[in-house]
Amino acid sequence: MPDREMTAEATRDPPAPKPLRADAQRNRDRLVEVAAQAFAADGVDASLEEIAKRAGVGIGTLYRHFPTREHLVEVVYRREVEGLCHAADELAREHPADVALELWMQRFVDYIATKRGLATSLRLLLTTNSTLFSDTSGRVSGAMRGLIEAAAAAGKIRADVDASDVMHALGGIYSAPNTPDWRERSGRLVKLLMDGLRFGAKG
Amino acid sequence: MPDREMTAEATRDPPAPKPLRADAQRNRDRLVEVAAQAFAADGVDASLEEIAKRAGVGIGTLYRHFPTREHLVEVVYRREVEGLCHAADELAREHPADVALELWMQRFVDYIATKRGLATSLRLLLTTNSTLFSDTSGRVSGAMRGLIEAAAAAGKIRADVDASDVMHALGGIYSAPNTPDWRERSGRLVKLLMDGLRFGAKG
DNA sequence: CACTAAAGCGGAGGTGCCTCCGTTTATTTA
DNA sequence: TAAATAAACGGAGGCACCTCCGCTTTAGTG
Repeated sequence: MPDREMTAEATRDPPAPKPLRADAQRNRDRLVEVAAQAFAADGVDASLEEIAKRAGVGIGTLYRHFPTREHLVEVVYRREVEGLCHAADELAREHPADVALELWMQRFVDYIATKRGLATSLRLLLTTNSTLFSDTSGRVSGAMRGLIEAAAAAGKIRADVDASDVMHALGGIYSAPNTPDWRERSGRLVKLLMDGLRFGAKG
Repeated sequence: MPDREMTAEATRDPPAPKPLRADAQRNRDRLVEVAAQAFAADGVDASLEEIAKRAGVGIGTLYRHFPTREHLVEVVYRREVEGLCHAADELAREHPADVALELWMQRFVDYIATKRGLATSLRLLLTTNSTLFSDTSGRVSGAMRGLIEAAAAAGKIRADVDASDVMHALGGIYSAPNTPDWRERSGRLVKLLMDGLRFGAKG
């Protein structure tokens, strides 16, 4: 029994995610792009018709690609997590390890900032769809672990620290009350963390 | 400094829940009544306009009394919990203590049955509004504790059992997968529990 | 009672959701 | 390149949400 023949791209193996037609793919991408902006600006309740319009497609097209609002939110969310993780690699390439770590944590704060408004809806989504939760939180903590290990290996931060501890500390940011100065506080927390991490580097 | 004077009813002390006008109270009651049926029949997504219509009021009236769907759901939910607890007293008056306990547990199953469909929305509501959760779960377990203690005191069930253990056992019903035979299974579970409780009564 | 202020009523109307299906377009085949 | 066909498009239409405000009813007062 020969392997299923595959033309060029179809690399995934589950059933057969069959490639989209070119125009469909284009529209889908635009929709996700526009939706990301809209959700960031107006929250998860942003008007879907508005999103479709701004993406230059009919409402029907939006619904064909994303049968429910949750589907769309999920895809946007995954994309953003992906971006966050990608940034980790990029920063690691362009900066000294400790700086990369610090910059990434700052970016993490930005990311959380846009999510706080959506807290309730997102929480529902993340408890309902536990795969989504485990996928994304795994990706994020993996990215951070990479940065920390690199910084430790380069002697820029102390070596006796565990990534999950730092993750936990950042977790505090998410659950902090959203006072108007939340943003500054979080920035300071990151700096504080970095000081702690740098202290005693290389003995 | 004299106590705040209070006329007849105003027994609560927070601010001043000022009594509703007679017609308003009537409409409000009807709305809750009708909403309870509608939610039971069609789930929490039942049409509010339909509810208003069936209650014989305009949609504006519904929204004045319950500014969001959640408000209405919450009130209905509280009312049902209240009914469940009230039933405990009533059953205790009309039946031998062990029979009262069994009947009440059966009724509890009925109650859960109507809630299972709404699981996700209710879960959101109960996590968002934690007061609601603690209020109601306290009331329910209190009612059960009363029945159990009475039955134990009457020598109808063993005396060495803790109400919270039984509550916990019933909790299993809620989280059980909803197969088509869920209802029967739950009924059997209650019977089983009762057998266990009766065994060894009065030594 | 008659009168009045405050409380309450209700539904028209503007908006968003989502489905359905006739039309358009990309891709394949000849 | 042209025809055939499967895939995708898009927006009209029907329904529900929720707000707003002019009209009605109640509960006091003389």
